[in-house]
Amino acid sequence: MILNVDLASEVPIYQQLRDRIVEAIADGVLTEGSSLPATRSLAADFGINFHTVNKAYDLLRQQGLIRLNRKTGAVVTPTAADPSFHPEWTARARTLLAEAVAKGIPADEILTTCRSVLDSFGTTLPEDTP
Amino acid sequence: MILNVDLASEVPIYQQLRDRIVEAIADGVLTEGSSLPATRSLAADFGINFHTVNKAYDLLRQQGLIRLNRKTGAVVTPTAADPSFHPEWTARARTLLAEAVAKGIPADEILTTCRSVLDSFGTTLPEDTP
DNA sequence: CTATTTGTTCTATAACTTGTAGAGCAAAGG
DNA sequence: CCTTTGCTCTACAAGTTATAGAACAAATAG
Repeated sequence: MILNVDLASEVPIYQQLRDRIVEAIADGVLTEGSSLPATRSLAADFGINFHTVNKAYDLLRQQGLIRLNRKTGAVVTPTAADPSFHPEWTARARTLLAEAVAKGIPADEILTTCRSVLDSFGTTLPEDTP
Repeated sequence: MILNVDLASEVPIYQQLRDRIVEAIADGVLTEGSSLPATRSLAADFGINFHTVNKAYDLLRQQGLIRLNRKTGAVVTPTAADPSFHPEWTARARTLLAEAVAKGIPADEILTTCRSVLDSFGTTLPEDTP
């Protein structure tokens, strides 16, 4: 699994890690039961501190996307219904969509972009999970 | 204009202000030429520091959504084409959409939500601009 | 012209966040 | 038993957030 993280970005590293892993799950690169690298080894790969990876994994756990076990490591969980997710997500989507509208992008073009992004998910074959 | 800002939120106040103003522009509550409140008076309304409002206005100016003039104050600018906006926005949309997909929301439901949010914009009549 | 309103810029400070660092504990598995 | 792994603790430097006050600069209103 290749995670595209920019150490020089203004976006916090732990946030980028979280985002890339969420996208990998949406993409189908990571599926239910897939193991994520151990915090220390992923940290070593990027040349960052393992506490930073820990923080990203902790966010994903809080969001219910992965489960963390000692020895077994981080594992992608089956998707569970979460009633509080939809309204909270919609509020964030509203802000993002408003930004595009305010910049003068036509609503149908915005929707088309969303559709093509959604279509791009799941087209990637899952990697072998060791 | 009523801006819903939560001082106790973990989201920075200047960010919330920016978000609410962007949404007001998308909504049509603020249109080209609309004046925003003066930094000091808006700060007084919320009981916050005027530097915080200043930061929000500065973000909006950087994004090309408002123009700041001495004496005249902050004014909503006509929307101008911005070639760097679309790809940058799409990247952020990708992360947000991935989150919904990873949480198991079906793609068509996500699109429907986006469509209804977009439809909700522009249905509000512009306020009088004094 | 003068006075006022408004954005702009400067310094300063306290609290919180980010990322690094190291030590050590705790449990699951081979 | 022992290794691997998550987890927790303390600590530190650098940056961000929000507050605070002072003063400058330009444009408008009277």
